[in-house]
Amino acid sequence: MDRSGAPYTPQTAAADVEATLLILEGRWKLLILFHLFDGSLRRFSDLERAIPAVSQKMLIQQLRQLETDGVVRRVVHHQVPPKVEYGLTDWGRALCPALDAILVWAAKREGG
Amino acid sequence: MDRSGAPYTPQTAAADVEATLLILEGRWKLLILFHLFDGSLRRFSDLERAIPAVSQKMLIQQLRQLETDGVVRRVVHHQVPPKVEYGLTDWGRALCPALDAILVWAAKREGG
DNA sequence: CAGCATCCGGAGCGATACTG
DNA sequence: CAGTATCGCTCCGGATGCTG
Repeated sequence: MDRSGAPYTPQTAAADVEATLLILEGRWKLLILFHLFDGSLRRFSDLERAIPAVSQKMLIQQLRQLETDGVVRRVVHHQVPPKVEYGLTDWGRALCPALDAILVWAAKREGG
Repeated sequence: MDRSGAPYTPQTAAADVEATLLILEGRWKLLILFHLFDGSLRRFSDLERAIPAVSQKMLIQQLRQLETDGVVRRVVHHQVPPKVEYGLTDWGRALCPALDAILVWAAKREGG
């Protein structure tokens, strides 16, 4: 996103937010991010088990998009059987406060 | 969500998060919430203009769902021509820290 | 102005089978 | 284990027109 020296207006701000939301958008992305929240590396099959409702196809698709968008990194261990782990990038880790805030909000549902 | 005295386990936590994310899920919901972020009341046509890419149908649908889920409140002014305003509920306002955190994150994209 | 009803094309997604 | 490929259907969501 080349904003080189352009003035910061509510319009550009809105466009940025919109672009950013596109990254988070997707039926499973936030859920996936919550499982990587603690900074740990998780295997593909781990995530599959952690989110039973997601299909293999969707899981890999959403992971790929998150990877392309620079939120998630993919660590391939060249061995048999194959082992691939997923974790947050530095920028992805910067999302933690936001995820945490959502967590706090979720907790307020029952508590009132 | 009836969690009356049930033990708080990672599983129930995950379920809660999942349920909460369902509320935020939807192509336009977060965007709508950002426009109500400052606590102001916005008319239907205001939101339409603020989010040009959303169709009338989608806008009303997402607003209804947010209303049903208790995040947004609908204020009807009985007059002609009709006037309906939308704003955050108390619980919706509790989302602000999370929205703010996302805003901060979005700002980090260009800054590096 | 605010919102509902209807039509309809295409994206999204699950299920299944197959590969390295 | 970690994917890819293909099929088939659901339903999302845009366009249009109508109502109070």
